[in-house]
Amino acid sequence: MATISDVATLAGVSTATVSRALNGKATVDPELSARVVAAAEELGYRPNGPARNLRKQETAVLALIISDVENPFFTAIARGVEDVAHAAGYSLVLCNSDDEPDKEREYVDVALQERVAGVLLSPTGNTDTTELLDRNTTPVVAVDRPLPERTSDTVLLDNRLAAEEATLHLARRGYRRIGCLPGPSGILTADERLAGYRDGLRSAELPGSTTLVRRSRFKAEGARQSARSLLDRPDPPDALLVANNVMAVGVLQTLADLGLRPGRDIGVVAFDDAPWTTLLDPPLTVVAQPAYDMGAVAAQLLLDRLTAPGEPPTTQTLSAKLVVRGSTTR
Amino acid sequence: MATISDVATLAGVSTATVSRALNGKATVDPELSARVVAAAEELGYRPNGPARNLRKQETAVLALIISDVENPFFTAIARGVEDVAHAAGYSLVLCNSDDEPDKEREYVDVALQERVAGVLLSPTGNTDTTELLDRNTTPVVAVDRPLPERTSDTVLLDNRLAAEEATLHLARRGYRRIGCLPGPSGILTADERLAGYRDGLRSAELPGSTTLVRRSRFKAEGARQSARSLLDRPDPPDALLVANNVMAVGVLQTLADLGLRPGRDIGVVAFDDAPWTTLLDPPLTVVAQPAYDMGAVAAQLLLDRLTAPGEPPTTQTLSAKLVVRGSTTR
DNA sequence: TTGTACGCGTTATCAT
DNA sequence: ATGATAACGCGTACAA
Repeated sequence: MATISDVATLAGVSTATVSRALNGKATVDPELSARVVAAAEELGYRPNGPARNLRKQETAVLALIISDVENPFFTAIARGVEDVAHAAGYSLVLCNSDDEPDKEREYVDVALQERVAGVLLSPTGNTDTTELLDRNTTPVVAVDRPLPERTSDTVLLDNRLAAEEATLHLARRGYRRIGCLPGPSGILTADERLAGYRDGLRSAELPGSTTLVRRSRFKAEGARQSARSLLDRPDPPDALLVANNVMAVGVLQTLADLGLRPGRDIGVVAFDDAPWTTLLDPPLTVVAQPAYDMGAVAAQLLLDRLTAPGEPPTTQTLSAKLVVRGSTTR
Repeated sequence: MATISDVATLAGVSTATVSRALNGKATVDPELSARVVAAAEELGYRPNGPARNLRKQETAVLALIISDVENPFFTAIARGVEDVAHAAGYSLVLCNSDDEPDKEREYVDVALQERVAGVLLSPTGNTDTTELLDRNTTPVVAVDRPLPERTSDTVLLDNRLAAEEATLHLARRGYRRIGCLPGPSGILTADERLAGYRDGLRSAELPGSTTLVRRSRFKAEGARQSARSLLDRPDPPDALLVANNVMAVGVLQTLADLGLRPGRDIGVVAFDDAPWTTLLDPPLTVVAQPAYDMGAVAAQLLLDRLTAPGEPPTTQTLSAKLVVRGSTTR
């Protein structure tokens, strides 16, 4: 592949002039500049990124490490991040940690080694990752969940309040035995949603009971098992609060298998307003998270940090919106 | 951030020894090696990627440029690619071209500049991209669609056959006026699906008619408009073949708006077996693409190319599977 | 086995 | 305005 000195030779100038011409630096003689551009074009010259990054000690690349590329919530975040990053001249690379602490650590490691300008992360809770980040000065923004044992710029959702609202909504609709599938313990969004669920039960003066809670991974399969185990009880729940849209798929499949119709037979609220939720009969009541905005805000926070490294970290908490549909109407 | 010479100084050895010890090269005195490792750990040393890549003239990073991160089909491809890449010691970075030729070109440019080991791409059809790739030796694998005007390793699906089968299925189920929403013209998958649809009509001895075809982007909104425009006709179709799952959402919403029940009132087949398609009532008949496998095969093709650069490019064509469900049962 | 020294391709500094 | 050259951090050929 052609290098800068190939271009220089062809254009009959020095490498310094090529660099200046191609980067629009200083004042370069228009004629020379034209020669350089022509030569670069002819050779298909493309600056060597590693060399440039090495020399400049910086890159225009941001890394976003999300826990599930197949979850529309996270891909919507990615869109938000990308739009903002792109507008500011940064490229975004996406990595999928699959909610596995090891993979997360690995990708953070790669990002750090490649000296990306900044990292956006929806942490699994791996303290190794935190430690890794602590030892470096690369700016980090946590999205959706905070970093464990570390302050950083953070974009969160008020999960607790959202879960409480959803639970209260179910109670107001007359459901009395409300179950909850909050997701895995140890992940803050899951724990918060569980706490909010309990708040809601308390406010509604409904009896809380751990027998109505089943924890699992944020996957369809886990949710299927949890739902099945709840509904097979002698005293099954008459409503379910489900922690995300991937789990919702599992739950709804289980309900269908059991011949239970959402709304009439069992109230259902799930987090995330996926496009398909309106297609169901009845359509699904959801807690809509402003995923795109969360991504956009996170990216902006990171960009701000890059230009003003001194400032103290901030946490922005966005609000969800309950979208009431048929699955909570008897 | 600590450099290799910082480590060398702390361990009381030369940088060469540090390099050798950390990379497990040659034979290094165990005691020295231990000192090096300890020093590296103490300093939180992390090799400088750009410097290493510059020196080695290679990276262990693959780039996957897909046209829609919010489409489960492409994210499933990404999973397939990632699993294979990861197992071979490569990291994967994901870029979202949003089916915009300019963005695609830009990301290819970035990937080339960063000297990634290889590129996987679901091309928009941008010939600028092809030209860019042609001028470089970086291995490329096209996924889902071929590169325009260029041979390369390619992983395709037999879209034409799949569309024909789907159309024939509709015909056998008694639908007579079958419409088609194949996606944008100029994108091969769309054109092939349209061709297969016409094949199917011919085989079934049904009259083909361009008035039953509406082209749009691979988006829900485009599909909504297309569906509406078809169904508002005095002689509307009694069945629809829809080119992907994102468009299917738009179509199904439109049917619901019009009070049309899939299966009974109008047959519906869509490409892509998204998780939610079984939740509908009636569940959706789909053309299931082996997306994960397509990604895995593509990654393997790329890895093979990296180890054996000389070989002629190959094209692998996988087959789709028609999954019959209620939306094609009257 | 270990250390010295060079070069990867680029940008920035310093003369000219 | 332009050119020569040093330096970024690393790996490796060569010398010891």
